Amino acid sequence: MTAVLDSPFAAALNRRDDLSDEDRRLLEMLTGTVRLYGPQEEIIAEDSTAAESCLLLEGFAVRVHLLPDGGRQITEINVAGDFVDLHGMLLSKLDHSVVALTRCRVAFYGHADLKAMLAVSPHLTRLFWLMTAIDAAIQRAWIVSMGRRTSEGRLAHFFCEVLCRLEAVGLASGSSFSFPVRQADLADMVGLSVVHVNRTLQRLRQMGLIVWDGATLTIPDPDGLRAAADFDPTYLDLVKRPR
Amino acid sequence: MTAVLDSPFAAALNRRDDLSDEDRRLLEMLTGTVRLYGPQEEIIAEDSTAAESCLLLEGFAVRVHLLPDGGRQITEINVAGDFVDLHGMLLSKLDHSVVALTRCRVAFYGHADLKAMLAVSPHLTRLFWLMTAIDAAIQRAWIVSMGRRTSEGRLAHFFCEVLCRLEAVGLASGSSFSFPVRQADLADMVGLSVVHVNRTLQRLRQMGLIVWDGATLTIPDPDGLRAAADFDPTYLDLVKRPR
DNA sequence: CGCTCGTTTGAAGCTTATCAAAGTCAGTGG
DNA sequence: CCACTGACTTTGATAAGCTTCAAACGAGCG
Repeated sequence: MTAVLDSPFAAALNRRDDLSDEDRRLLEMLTGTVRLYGPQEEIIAEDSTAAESCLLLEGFAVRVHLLPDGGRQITEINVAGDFVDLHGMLLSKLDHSVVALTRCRVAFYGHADLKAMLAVSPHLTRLFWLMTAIDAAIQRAWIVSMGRRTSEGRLAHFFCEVLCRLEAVGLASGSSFSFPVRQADLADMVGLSVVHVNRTLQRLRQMGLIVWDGATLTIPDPDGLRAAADFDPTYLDLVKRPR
Repeated sequence: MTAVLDSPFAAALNRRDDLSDEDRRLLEMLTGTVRLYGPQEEIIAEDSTAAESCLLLEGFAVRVHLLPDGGRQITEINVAGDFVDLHGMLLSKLDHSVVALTRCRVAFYGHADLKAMLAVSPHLTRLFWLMTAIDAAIQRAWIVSMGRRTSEGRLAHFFCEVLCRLEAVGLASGSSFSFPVRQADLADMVGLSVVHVNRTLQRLRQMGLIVWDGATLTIPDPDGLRAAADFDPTYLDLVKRPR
């Protein structure tokens, strides 16, 4: 009923390595609970020590860090197929909250169940670990963007990343995908003010690099955008090989 | 001879969870090679697909990302006890290089050996995985700094982080530690220009928050610096408990 | 001593933030 | 059908923060 194997997460794993019959059997036995969330709804509270981790089945969610002055920084965006807080199984306490950016469908799995499953499968363990390592690589790419890229570069790189991650789980149609997100949220992802994001988006539109009405994002010329963004998808490790 | 068990890495593990006799036995059997590096020397090349991962025994090293315009962004600093590129065991290709910031002593371990060791110990696996999860948490903290903190805040937070990480492996004497690093390197870590870092450092000195001659960094008033930095060490997960 | 590397200082200019207001659009109720 | 509302985008003006270029300064070294 919760069907990890049918989820885009299984697609993400399978994109990087073949799953053995034993792997599939173990994943099939894992059962969880599905919940729904609306935009801006909190999925996981900061400082939580929950006994379960959640897998995003549909929608976009973000990791949010609040600052004392009321500021907000988003440290990662999660797309369908992301095991959002898998690291919550290892860490004592989460240093951030997770918030739904759009309507989200989310499956929860108990840490005890996950640990039991992984304890008998070094291979699945490496694959799950790999997914958290890719998350870290994504975060490094964000650091590079925030530290050394122009506002255009940051947004362009971000859009390339999202497109690429959606393609990896088969959720982009052509170079276009559903992206019903506020500019204020974008601003908190790239570390700029809303006003500046607005102006930068206008420039990207003018250059013909993106088409976005606030609901669907289309990238007319992916190569052009990649060039403008200095985007190299290597860090997403989209290579199928034994691990 | 390479003695993982005597390294600050073992201290880092032990800081988070007790090591069983079996854990210790396994770690003891792991053998590697030690190499030395001077400042600015490359420890791991970008795009490398090395068959070994390295553990920093002494010194500071950084992950570096080069940009087409000649820019440079550092995405993480490693202190003694960090298993610098443990994630290299999982990823196909590293998206960054690792460079010695100071004189460094480094131990290398084969991926095959590491995998073999971890395959028989779910507990050690979780601990190694945990260390990469903490790395990711550190990166998130950097994203927050770069996105939403002032130049003072960024540097102050950075110094708090380094102090805290060194304390965690018992390498800070009081609130002071050896830190022979160039301002240009600092600039590439916090995403500012050298000139601006210079002026910001002067302000931090003026405020009595740091004392730094380029070789040894002293923090006269750790609480004051933490307050200025909005620093909360929770993300470093310095809690000892069964994992 | 002269050279190199790194820090410090100065000035000009660009990028980005902030504050404030106007414009757009979907939904709601009269 | 039209005013009204609330959420979001767009525009404008101004100020602050940061970068860049250029030069001076200081310490370590052959």
